[in-house]
This record gives sequence, structure tokens and C-alpha cells, in this order.
Amino acid sequence: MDAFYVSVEVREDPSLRGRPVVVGGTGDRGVVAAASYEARAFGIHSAMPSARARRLCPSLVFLPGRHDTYRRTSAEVHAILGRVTPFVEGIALDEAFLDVAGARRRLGDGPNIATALRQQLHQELGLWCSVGVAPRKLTAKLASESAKPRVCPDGPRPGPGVFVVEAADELAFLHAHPVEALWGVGPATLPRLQRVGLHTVGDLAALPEAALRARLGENLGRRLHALAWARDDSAVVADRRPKSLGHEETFAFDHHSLATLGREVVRLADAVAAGLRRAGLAGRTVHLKVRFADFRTISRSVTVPEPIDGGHDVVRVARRLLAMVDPSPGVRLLGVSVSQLDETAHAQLGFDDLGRRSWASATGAIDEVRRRFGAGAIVPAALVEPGGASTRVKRRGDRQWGPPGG
DNA sequence: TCTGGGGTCCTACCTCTT
DNA sequence: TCTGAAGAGGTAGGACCC
Repeated sequence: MDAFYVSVEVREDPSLRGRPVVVGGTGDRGVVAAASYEARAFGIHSAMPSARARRLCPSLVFLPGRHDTYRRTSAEVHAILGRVTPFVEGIALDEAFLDVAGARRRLGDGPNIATALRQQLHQELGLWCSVGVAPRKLTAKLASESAKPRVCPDGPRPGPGVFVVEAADELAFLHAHPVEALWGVGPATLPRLQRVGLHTVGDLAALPEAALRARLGENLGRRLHALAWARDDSAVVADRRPKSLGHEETFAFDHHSLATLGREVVRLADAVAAGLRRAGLAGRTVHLKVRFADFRTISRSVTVPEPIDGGHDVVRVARRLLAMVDPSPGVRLLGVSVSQLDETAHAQLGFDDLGRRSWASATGAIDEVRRRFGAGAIVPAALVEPGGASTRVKRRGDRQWGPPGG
């Protein structure tokens, strides 16, 4: 989808059309999550610190974002994609691979399907997308970039919308791209390649695989060499199962006390546990991530014998991990996640352990209250601050791209 | 400039078991 | 019984993607 979050906002408020708009964290520590093409003309891009984006474009319209709306819209998009083929692999809320090999007899060739799909998405949802058509995922992804609108100093120019790479042209198309276009070349690997004069995928392809392996390590060297020669036979995988689930949050101010961080851990762990139960999952390994004021990041994890999905259990393990951390340098971010997931959610119901059984039934009741009255209707006692009717409980979800502005 | 949040995958190292 | 090798699993950190 083109500038997905921003496009959803513009659809709801047409007065934003044609203006430099970004969705992202509004506070000093926030970043840009999505920028309209008008904003990109100012040099603004996603992951840029919000403060810098404001400096680049004082007339910028800054929206805090509504993740639930984007998630709902993404589901609508996927429903339309699912009419074309059941083989839809979601990459992010705004991106997916489709294997249309089996749909060609019914709907025409790849470019025809792509053109029809763009029109359908626009007619039904009021959103535009760009489609790359190619023999494999890597080149389809790059082709979709070529299909997108272009940013010029005098404003955005529409792209072709659909960009087709035929099998015969695939290598020439691929080799003309910069090395960072390849999956696996990021901010750490790019300088290592550039230092030895490898700037394009073609440069990389011309190097013997052994030389690349020696430079980048066996695995990465082999993988990048294969990708540079368009050897990527990874299939489109529909219905991917998540391997971990977590929440993390950057604070508006650094925390130095274990007591304050303890409350944050309870909130995050409780939200993660609720997410696990919603997804019908339970996990065995709990991870705690801590980023200090100087951006040094550590993680601590522990594996428990049985899968857990109850707030009480995840909180207990996460608190144990927090006790290993010295918060005195100042903590700017805390994260809790759970991995080693399986679908035996509520496994503890089967335990011959009265304590666990009563927690499990309490958890079921908590989920039901939250379903009927909202996520804030019932919270862990550790999060309730004194204040009677004015008691306010901070919940996850209102600060998706960094702490809010003050 | 001053760095989010949701993830996946890989590597290195350690411990335990066979 | 002791020892070393190999494999599995756990833990920590980092790179990468959208």
C-alpha cells in the first residue's frame, strides 16, 4: 500500500490531501512511522526522529496514529487479496506477497491481475497500492518499489502503479539496484560492502561466492550471493504462525528506580499475556529487554517448564528478570516478550494444581470483563494509583511510535 | 541528528547429557 | 571410572525488516 497509515488518515479527512502529513510519535523521543509523498519531498522518511521531521518542514501535519484503524483496514485489504488467491503471505500491515500461479486461468496473467486488484482496492477502500509482478519474491518486492509514486523536489509524481519484470529481464533488473536493495544488507553490512567497492547488486554478483563468504561469513555470504543471482525459491507462505509476541515502550523520561520499573513491567507483561490469550497461544520463554539512557541495550530471558499465558505467570517471571537489572544509569525503554509459542493455550487448566486452576479461571473472568467493558475495565492491582474516582491507569496502545508529547 | 515498536533470524557461548 | 566429542537446549546480543 502507498504511504499506508497516512493514506488511511487522508481518506478519513480529505482536507489533508496534498499536504505534508506524517503519522508517528509526537513527543521528543518519537519517530516518523509513515510520511505522505508531499512530506517526503522535504527529506522526511519513516524512522526519522519526529523532532528532526518538524525542523525540516515547519508546516508538517503531525498525527499520532490509530493503530486499531490501520489494523482493521489491513484486514479489509487482505480480504480483497484473498479473493484472488488463497496464497497470500502478509509481510506487514501494508504489504503482502501473492502467488497467483493458480489464478491465471480464471483471472488472466500477472499484470492483468495486478491492474484489476489496484482498481478494486481503490474502489472499495479508497486506497492505492503499487504492485510488482515478477517470477519470485525478491524481484517482485523490488518491482513494487519501482511501481510506487516518485518524490521530486517540486512534489510527488505518480508512479506506474504496476511494474512487471519478465523472467528474461530479471538479472539485468536486479543487478542495476544498489546492494542495500538485497534482503540482509542493512546499516551494518552496507559499509562493509562499500569499503571494498561493492555498490550494486551487479558488483556483488561478479564476486566469487567464496570471496563473499570469507568477507561476510558463511551464511550471509552464501545467501547474498544467491540473491544477487536471483536464486530465491522461497515460497509464498499463507497463515504464518507467530514465533514470539511482545510489547515494548520508550518512556518520556528515564526511570532510575526498580519500584517504578516494576509497575511498568506489570503493565507490559499483563498486556503480553492478554495478547497471548487472544491469539490462543502460550509460551515458555519470557524475555525482558532494557535500554539504558546511553542506548546500551541488554536482554534477560528465562525458560519455564510449562507454557504460560496468564497475566499472573508472565508478570511473575518478568519481575524475576527485572530483579537482575541495575536501573541506576537510567532506563529509557522496557520490553517484555514471550517466545517458544504453541497453541496449547490455557494448558495450565489441566494441571492438578489448585492455585494455578484458580488463577486460570480468574484470568478467564478478567478477559470476559475486558471484552465487555474495555481493556481498562480491570487491571493488575499494582497499576492502580491512589486517587479514588480519579484513579488513572496507563495502558498500552496509546504510544505506538514513542512517548507522547507533553 | 539522536535514534519507535512489532517482529524474525543468526551467531556465539555456555551447560548439560549422551 | 574417567575423559573428550558432539549435539541439544538455554541465554545474550546483534542485524535486519516493515
